[in-house]
Amino acid sequence: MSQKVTIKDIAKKLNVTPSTISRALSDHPSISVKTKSLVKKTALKMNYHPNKMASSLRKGKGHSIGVVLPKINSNFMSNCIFGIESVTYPSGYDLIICQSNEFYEKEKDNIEALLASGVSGVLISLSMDTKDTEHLNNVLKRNVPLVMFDRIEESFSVDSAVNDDRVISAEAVVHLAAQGYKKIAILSGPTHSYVYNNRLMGYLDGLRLSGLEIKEDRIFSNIVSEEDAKNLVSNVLKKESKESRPDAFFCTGDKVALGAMQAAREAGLGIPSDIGVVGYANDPFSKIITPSLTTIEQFPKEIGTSAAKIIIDLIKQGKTFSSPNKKVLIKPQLRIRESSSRVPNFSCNT
Amino acid sequence: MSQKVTIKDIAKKLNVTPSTISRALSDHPSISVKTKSLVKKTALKMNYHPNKMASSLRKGKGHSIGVVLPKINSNFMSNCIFGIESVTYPSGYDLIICQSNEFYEKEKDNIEALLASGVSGVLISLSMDTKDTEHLNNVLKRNVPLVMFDRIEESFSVDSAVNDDRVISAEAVVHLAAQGYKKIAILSGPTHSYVYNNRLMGYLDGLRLSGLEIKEDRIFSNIVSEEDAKNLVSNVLKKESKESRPDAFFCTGDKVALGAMQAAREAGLGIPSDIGVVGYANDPFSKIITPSLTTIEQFPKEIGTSAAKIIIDLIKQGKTFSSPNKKVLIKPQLRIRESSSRVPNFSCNT
DNA sequence: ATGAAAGCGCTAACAA
DNA sequence: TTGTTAGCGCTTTCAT
Repeated sequence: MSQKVTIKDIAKKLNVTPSTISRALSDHPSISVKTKSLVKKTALKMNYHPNKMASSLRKGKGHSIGVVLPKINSNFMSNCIFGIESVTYPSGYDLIICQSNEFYEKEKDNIEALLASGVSGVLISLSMDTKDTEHLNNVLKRNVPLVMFDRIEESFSVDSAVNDDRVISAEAVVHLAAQGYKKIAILSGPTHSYVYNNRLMGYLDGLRLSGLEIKEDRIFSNIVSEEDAKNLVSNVLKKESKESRPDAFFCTGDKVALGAMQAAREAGLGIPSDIGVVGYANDPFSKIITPSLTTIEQFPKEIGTSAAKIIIDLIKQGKTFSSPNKKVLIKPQLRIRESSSRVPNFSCNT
Repeated sequence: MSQKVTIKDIAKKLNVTPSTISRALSDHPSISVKTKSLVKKTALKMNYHPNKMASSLRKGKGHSIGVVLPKINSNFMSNCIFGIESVTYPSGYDLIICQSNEFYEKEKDNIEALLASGVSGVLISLSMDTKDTEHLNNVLKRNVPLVMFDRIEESFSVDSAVNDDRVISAEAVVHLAAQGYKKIAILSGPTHSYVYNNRLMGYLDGLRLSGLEIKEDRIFSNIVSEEDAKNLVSNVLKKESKESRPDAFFCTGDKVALGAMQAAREAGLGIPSDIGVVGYANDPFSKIITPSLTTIEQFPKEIGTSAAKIIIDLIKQGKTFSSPNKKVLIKPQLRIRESSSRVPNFSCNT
């Protein structure tokens, strides 16, 4: 019923041409200050609202940025989006959010849909089963900037923003070693994942740094849930002798750590006295449980803002990626709590 | 570099007019089956991708649905979006997400931006300081369907999807009463909020149903954080005599419940023996802590899907709201756990 | 069953 | 400093 007011209407009213109105509204330098203010005032009075569809079509590119991610409903991802929005909104971009649900095909569809909608840029965190990067190439081919965040593919050369998982994982392991744990095991996720791979590398770094032995049979992969962890740790503690079995578990997720703790307790072992446990993510519950869980706090908002800033820059510069590629590493922090602290006077920074 | 392929190019290649291509691609009835399949095949071969900006402009309306909400980074909200997406994606709509950050002004801006982008519909959960509904009216004026979810304004007549907070709150209070608690207090949020108001009403209902006395000084509002709760409960337990003080706290948030529990414990009182506690939200930690927390599980995904379904219907019908208004109530569930169970043989459904 | 032509609202060369 | 003009790619009435 409304939105009949176009640039033409204002032009008619002021006896000038539409071009003048268009220019005045977008602060074109060659329009007199007087005209500008008159036009703007009139536009306001007439309740004019620019039609973005028209300008998008004309300019060949919209005013929105697309985000493709596996699942929005996680603490980590929703905070990434929060960060992204805090940057894109002030820059005048709409955010179009798509979920791949961890499916390559949907991810591909999402990207096509975004391109068809004329997004000015694409932010992506890859699905678990993304095998190739052809769809990502399509983005670049259309001359649309692409930035990866969190779940990235290193072989694909674009800018990115990620956790510095490796360094902090090493730090966590070194911490465990400093507490006197000598047979530290890792409970990690899927081996082909960039994220979990890095955590594993950090684990190995940490062992080396601490002069501890690396043993294949202390590396457990594909442990994703509390259940997985509980079963596995339970078995490990049962099967192995007191001498050979792990005395600490570096877990790449807090839920996983929780499962490990339960298994240890059920095996009659004390935490942190007999078994040390470190988690990952600083889930709200980690601080609350007994014993409180040492864990790694990530900064998803910062990952989001970093990725968003990069893409806004790229859009401004009209480039699809930086050369050399930019890779922003956001360093997580170790939150030392009870589950790994058996040396008295440990520092407990929340 | 790509996306040069338009409807015109296909037309040229096949020696027909653009109109034919357009019609063929959109399955217009008056195009021969043969032509259709030929056109589609060619389009595919030429790697044609429709330009949504153009069709949006032409049709005066886009292919996206706008969502305005206070903050995306909560478990509740991100799951609402998850639900929304699961409905809008199959229907072919993009999702444009905006955060109001609890500011009325930003909410207003968000809506304007969405309308300018030509969204086909708007889903909104109101900000805390939304005072009037003029901006909502603008949506309807432009003939764009509007559906509210979770944080709604009852005086504004459009369709909505919300938690059935009142009924479940009553149920929770009745449960406490059944466990022998007689002086049940409520720790609620801002009084002017639709959501908290409903929980308060349910609380009163519950007391009435149980034949318990309603006492003003057992109703505490504006308790939002763990901190708030801890301080308040601590004071209450200190100040009042054993006879007059509350023996149970119905908390309208799990974090709040946590604070209450801590205060009780610090006052040397047992949970659930001396003090019963019920939370709200079924936060992951509620099941893990000791004693485990009785709480109310909400179904944000269902709220999202319900709201989305309504708006898709409205778009199809070309209406901005149903008359009479549709109001979908999603019933939460009481998760009875240790913090409120002092009668033996209580049922513990997770 | 297909073609011709106009136009959605805005922008941007090119002119003046 | 402002006007003229053309057109982004698609849809859709009206004609054939």
